[in-house]
Amino acid sequence: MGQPNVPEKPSLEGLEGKWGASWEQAATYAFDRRAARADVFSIDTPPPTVSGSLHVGHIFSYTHTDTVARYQRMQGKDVFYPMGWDDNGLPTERRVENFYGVRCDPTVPYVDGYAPPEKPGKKRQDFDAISRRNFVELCEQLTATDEQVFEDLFRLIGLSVDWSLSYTTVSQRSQRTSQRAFLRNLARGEAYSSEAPSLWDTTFQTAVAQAELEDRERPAAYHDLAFHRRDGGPDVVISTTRPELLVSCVALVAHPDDERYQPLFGSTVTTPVFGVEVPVKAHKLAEPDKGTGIAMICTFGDLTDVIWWRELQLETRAVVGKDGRFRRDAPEWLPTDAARSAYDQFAGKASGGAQQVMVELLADSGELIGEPRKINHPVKFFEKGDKPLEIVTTRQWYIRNGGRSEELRSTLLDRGAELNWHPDYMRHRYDNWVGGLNGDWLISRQRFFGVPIPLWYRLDADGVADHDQPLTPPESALPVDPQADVPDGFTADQRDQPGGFTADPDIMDTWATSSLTPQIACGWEEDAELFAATFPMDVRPQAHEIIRTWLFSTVVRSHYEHGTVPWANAALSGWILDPDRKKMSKSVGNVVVPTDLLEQHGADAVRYWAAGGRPGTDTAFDPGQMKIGRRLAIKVLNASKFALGLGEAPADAAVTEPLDLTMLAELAGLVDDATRAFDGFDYARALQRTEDFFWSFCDDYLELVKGRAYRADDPAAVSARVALRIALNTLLRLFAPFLPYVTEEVWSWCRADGDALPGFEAASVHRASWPTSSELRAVVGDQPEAAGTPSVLVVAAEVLGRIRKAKSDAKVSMRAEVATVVVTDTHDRTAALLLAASDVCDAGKVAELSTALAADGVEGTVEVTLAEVPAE
RNA sequence: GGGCGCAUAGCUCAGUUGGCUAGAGCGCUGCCCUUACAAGGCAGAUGUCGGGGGUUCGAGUCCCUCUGCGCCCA
Repeated sequence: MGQPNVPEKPSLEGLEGKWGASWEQAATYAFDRRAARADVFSIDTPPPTVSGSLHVGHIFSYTHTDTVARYQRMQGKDVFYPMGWDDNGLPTERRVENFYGVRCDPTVPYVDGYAPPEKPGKKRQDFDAISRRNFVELCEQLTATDEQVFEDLFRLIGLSVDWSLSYTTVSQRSQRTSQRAFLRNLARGEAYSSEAPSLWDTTFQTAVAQAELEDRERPAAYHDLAFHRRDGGPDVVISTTRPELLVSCVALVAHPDDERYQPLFGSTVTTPVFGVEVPVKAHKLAEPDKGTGIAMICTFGDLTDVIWWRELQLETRAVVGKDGRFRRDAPEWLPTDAARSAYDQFAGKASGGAQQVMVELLADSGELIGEPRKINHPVKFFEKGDKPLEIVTTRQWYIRNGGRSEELRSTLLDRGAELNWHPDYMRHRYDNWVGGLNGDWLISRQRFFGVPIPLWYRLDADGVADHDQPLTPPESALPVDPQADVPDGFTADQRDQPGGFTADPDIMDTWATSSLTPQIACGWEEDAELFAATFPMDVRPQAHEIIRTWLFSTVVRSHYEHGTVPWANAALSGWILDPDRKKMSKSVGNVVVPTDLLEQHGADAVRYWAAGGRPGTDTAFDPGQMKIGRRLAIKVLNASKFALGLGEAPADAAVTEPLDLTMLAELAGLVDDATRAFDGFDYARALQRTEDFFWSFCDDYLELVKGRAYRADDPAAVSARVALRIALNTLLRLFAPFLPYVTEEVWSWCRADGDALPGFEAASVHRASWPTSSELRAVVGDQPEAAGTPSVLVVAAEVLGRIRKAKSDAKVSMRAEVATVVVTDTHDRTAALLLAASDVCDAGKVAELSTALAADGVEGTVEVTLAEVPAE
C-alpha cells in the first residue's frame, strides 16, 4: 500500500491553475453521451448575457448549480452540464453601438472590410451609420471576445461544466432551432400575426411584450376638461393626465352603476377645442372614485384604453406615430377649420410639447377647469428603456400564451404545478403571472441583431403585402435570413416588386429563442441520441425575477412542441445584496468585480460564501464569509496533513476503540443529513452540516486521539489512524462540491505514485462516489458502545472542554499538567467517559481521572485540579 | 389593492414533523508559540426569538391579528 505524499507546508496558492488544467486534460467533467436517460442528470444552465459586465451575481447563482452538479456526478449520474452564451438582442446591440461608436441603418449598403471609427463618437448622433450586415458582423466579433472573458471566470470559480457542449443563442444551430420551433407554432396555429395596438418604445423603435414592462413612478397632473352636452345641459368634466390626447378621444366612459352618469349613457357629447362628437359609454373598468368618475377614452393612452376600445368596439383615431410624435397633417375626423388649425399648433410635436400647447388651447377656450393638480402615478416603461411607452397600432407576431384564452391559461397553470419548485413557494410567482396575463406573447421586434422571423409575404399587383398567407421556408433550409434569402418559387429580382415578395423585416424577441434553451442544448431535431438522453431536463436553475419571462416562456414552448414540462425541477436563486441590503446593480454603482475577489480570497473561499446563500434567499455580499471560507480550506489542508501523517494503517486493520467508532457513527448521521439536503437542492444546508461536523471533529476528536494515534505498534493507535483515514476520506467527498480545489489537492496526496490508499481509488475526488452512511455503518458494525447513548465522543469532548476552561480561567497553557479530574455524573455518562478515559487524560495532560455517581436529579460536575507549578 | 416572503445576539444567519437550560460563525474580551494549523488554538460575555392574542401539559416553531421591511403582480 502506498504512503500519502503530504507536503511539508500545504498551501492554497496556485491550486486553481493546477487543478483547472488537470480537470481539462483528464476530461473530468465530460458528459458521456452514450448514457441512458435514467442515468443522466441534465441541467438547463442559464446563458448569461455576455454583453453585460461580470459581477458577483454570476459567481453566486452559478456556484449553487455547480454544487448540485457535482453532487449528482458523485451520485453516479452522468451530468449533462452545458454552458450557453446569450448574445441575442438589445443588450448586445447597445454594447456594440457604444463600444465601436456605430449604429445600424438598414438603408446603408454593406461595406466590405469595414473598420469602425478609431475614436467612437460620444453621442449617438455622431455614431457611424452602417449596414445591417456590417452591424451584425461587429456584434459577432465583440461577443466572441466577451464570451472568453466569461468562460475564464467560470473556469476559475470551478464550474464543472463540460465546455465542449457550449452554445450561443445566435449561432446557426440556435437560429435553426428557434426558426423551426416558430414555424411549427405557426403551422399549428399557436403563432399568428395581427395588426393591433402594441406597446411601443420610441427610442428603440420596437414593440415590446407585457413581460418586458415595468412601472415607474412619474410626476403628472390631472387636468379637468369640459365636454359639452348636446341637450344644452351642464358640461361633463373629466380628469386626465394626458390632455394632449384629447384629439384622439373616441368616447367617454363611466361605471355602469354610477348614478351620476347613468342618464348620459347612450348620448353623445362634443370634445372641447375640437368639437368632435363622441359617445358616452358604460364599462365596469371605469373607477367612480377616480377623478370625476368619468374618463375619456383615447386611441391610445394606456392599456385600459385598449380594453375599452376593443370591448366597446370604438373607432380608431390614432395620432401618435412610431417616432412618438403627433402626425403632421390634421386628422380627417376634425370637423372644422378651427379644429384643424388648433391641431396644427402641435402637429409633429412629441407628447411633452404637445401637452403644453394643448393646455394653452384649453385655457384660452375656457374649457380647462381650474388648475392642473400634480400627482405621482405609475407609468409603463420598457424595462431597458428610458421614455414612457406609447401605444401604436402595428402588425406584430404573437405566440398564444393563455393571455387571451381561459382554457390555455389553465393548461399552462397545470404545467407549472407539475414542476418541483425549490423553494416551493416560488410557484406562486408563476401562478400569479400566468393568472394575470392580458394578451398573447408579442414576439416580433423591430431590431437588427437576433434571429429573423423566417417569413416572406406575397406582394399583389399594387405592391400590397398579403400578411394572411405568409411564405415559409422548408425546415431543411433553416436558418434563413429572409432579407437575403429568396422564398421558393421566386427570384431575387422580385424582392419588393409588385407581384413579387417582401421579407418580414423583424427579428424575434430574445425570449423567443432563449425559451428554447432545452431544445438548443439537448439537440432537438439535430441529434436524436443526445436529445433522448437529456430531455426533459432535470433542472432549470435561474433567478426568481425572470420566472415570468424565461421560465414561463420555456414552459410554453415545451408544452407546444413536446407536450411536457421542459424539466422536473426549477431551482430559484436569490439576489446579491450589498452590505446596505440593496440589490446590486450596475446602475446603482455598487457592483463588485468578481475577478478581484477570486484573486484575493481564492475560488474555494468565494464558493464557500456563495454556497451559504440558501435557495431563493437574497444574500448580502460579505467578504467576511469569504475569509471564513478561506480559513476552512486551510483547515482542511492542515487537518488532512495530520490525519495522513501518522504512520502505518494497514488496509485490513480494524477500528476497535469506542471513541473512534462513535465518531464514525456520528459521521454516518452527517452523511444521511447532507444527502437528504442535496436531494432537495438544499446545498446550503449540506454545507453547513458538514462544516459544523468538521469543526468539532478538529477541535475535539482530533485532540482526543492525537496522543494515541502517534503511538507506534499499538492496535489502539491503528484504530485511530484507520478511523481518521475513513473520516477524512468521507469529509473530503462531502466537501468536494463546495471546495473543489482543496479537496482535490488533498485527495491527490492519497494517490501518490498511482498507489491509492483504501477509499481513494478514484482518480479525482470529483469522480469518487458520494459517501453513504451504510459504508460507515459497515465499519462501525453493531457494537453497542458505538451507537450508545450518551455518545462516548460527546461526553469525552464535554469533559475535555471543562478541563480547557479550567486552564483558561487559570491563565495557563493548554499544555499545563492537571493533577486530578473528578467527574460526577449519571451512570451512563460516566460509563461512556471511561471508555475514552485514556484519550481524555492524554488530551488534557491529566494525571488521574476518576468518576463518581451523581445523586438523582443533581447536575453533573467536573472538578479539575491543576498540578502544582514549581515557583520560578 | 392582491399574492409571496422575511423579522432570532452588535453583524450574518441556523433552529426539518411543537419537547429539556435557544445555537453557530464574525466581531468583541482574555489566555496560549501546543510536533496538523499563529493566515492558528482555547476559553468567555452577549437574547423582551418584531408586538399582541389563541391552541397546548409545553410555542422561536402551529393558528389569528397588528407593525415594519423586501419582492412579484394589478
